[in-house]
Amino acid sequence: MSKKFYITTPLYYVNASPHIGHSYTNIASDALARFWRLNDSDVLFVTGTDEHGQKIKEAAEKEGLEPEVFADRIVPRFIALWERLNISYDDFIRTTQERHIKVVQYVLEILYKRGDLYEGEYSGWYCTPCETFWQPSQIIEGLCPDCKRAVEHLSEKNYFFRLSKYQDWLMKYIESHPDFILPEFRRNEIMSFLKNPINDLCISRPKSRLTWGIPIPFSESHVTYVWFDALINYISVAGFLDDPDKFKRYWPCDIHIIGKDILRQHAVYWPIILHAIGLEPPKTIFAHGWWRVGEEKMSKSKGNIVDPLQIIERFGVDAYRYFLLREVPFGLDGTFSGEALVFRMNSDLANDLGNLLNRTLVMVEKYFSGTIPEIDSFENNAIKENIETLLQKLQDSFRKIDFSEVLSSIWELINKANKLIEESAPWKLSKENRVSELKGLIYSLFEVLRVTAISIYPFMPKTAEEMWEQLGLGDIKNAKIEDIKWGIGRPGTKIKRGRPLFPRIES
RNA sequence: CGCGGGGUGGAGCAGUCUGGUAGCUCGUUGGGCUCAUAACCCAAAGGUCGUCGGUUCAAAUCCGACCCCCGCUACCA
Repeated sequence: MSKKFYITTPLYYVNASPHIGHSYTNIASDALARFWRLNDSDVLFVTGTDEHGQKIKEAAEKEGLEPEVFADRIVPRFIALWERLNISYDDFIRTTQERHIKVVQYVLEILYKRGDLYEGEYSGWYCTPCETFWQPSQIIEGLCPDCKRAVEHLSEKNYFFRLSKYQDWLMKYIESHPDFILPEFRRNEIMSFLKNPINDLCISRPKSRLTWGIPIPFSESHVTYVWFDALINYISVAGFLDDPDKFKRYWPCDIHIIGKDILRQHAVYWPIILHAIGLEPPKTIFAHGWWRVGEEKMSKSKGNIVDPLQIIERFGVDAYRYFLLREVPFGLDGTFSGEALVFRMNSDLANDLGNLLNRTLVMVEKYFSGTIPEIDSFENNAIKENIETLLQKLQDSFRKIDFSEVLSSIWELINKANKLIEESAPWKLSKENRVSELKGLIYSLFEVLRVTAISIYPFMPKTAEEMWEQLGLGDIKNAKIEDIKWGIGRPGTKIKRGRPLFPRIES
């Protein structure tokens, strides 16, 4: 079989329902996964949930539930959203699954035996009611910044992972692997963080404070710190212990797609853990930006959380997927608003793309009774050239993980086609009975729409399918990336015009 | 305080490394067309490129100072 491509999303913490940010990460990952499948790669695309730790315990207690039961209630909401959004994941991992727990414990034992874990004292300012440690700088006059009660200086025995031992190795690794952390400015941030000595990572929590976690195999009285637990999912789901052949095939991971808020865990802790147990780091960690709502950061206290389900209900799945990946260069922050979405939907999807399909199919019916004509001369060379260079452009942009650039290239072609209709004036050609020119135009438009359907498939799978059907091409599953090329479309194809792809939304 | 990114027509951005007519998308205004989801196409108006100073025949682009915005700064997923 062909080349493999292993892609992951973060494991989402199940202390609350999914929001626009979660959906963004998974939609982006899905577009990449679909693109590489189209390229005939053997793709492993994984998402899942992170279910241990303090916050989950608290959230469960609020509802009067055991953490397990609480997680079992939240997880289906994530799964339902992924189904709704057409996220084509191959596996879904939960950190409470046996296949994961045993890997975490195995890794802990290796590190312990190697001497990379040691017992130490963790001390700091602790607020008992909030069950939280605070930094000295966060404390306001000896009071907890959260509940305003007195904090106490606490010292407890914990296990630490010798991060510091591997700091030099990591810096050299990052320096010699320019694509390891993307975008580049995030890489610089991590490098500047690493210029100072880093502390060892506390990877345990005493059971006296927290029992909802993976037990540490060599200590009766500790569970594993959630981040240490969660990161390891990326190898457990790839079969690290269960299926060595599978693991050998897919590791190292090709790309971890994450939000900028969890960059350090992925770009510092994770590669060091892997290196310490003798595994290669992932090839790329890509940290994307955040969506603001209006001028504000999305937050529960402001009550401006955007629920993806509501948006989809109103505008459709594909318009939502398109908007998120088109509106903002991947990596930067963006602003979400219903108005901006409607705007993009009307102009790009309804006016440019949907209308191009519709007007073309109407012409095929009107001038050639629904059958794509034979072409007898290649007069529309401009379009032909555009189609010939498209595939290369798409591949280059996808390799850079630049979704908005991919979409720009596709829309360049769509706009060219709309222009071509205007210049050729088919209504005139028809009246003057210039059949040869008319055939050339219609065939060219057919080719544009055919390659467009394949190209937008990673972003808008349902729309691509529907276009494909309306073009009379059957099942888009049979399409290949190499079909993004002039001349593959067969004259004689019977088109099946259907409803417009995207209705205009009038405000 | 430190390190990093940024301030370009109404909005959002490119251009700055490799000085030399300031470009793109949207919006606005005018026109064209009728195959189409009042969609599509063409044209025009609109910017002293954060401020001050310097280098140069020439600076958005190089140098210096300053103002403003944003990000990072360790056990919270």
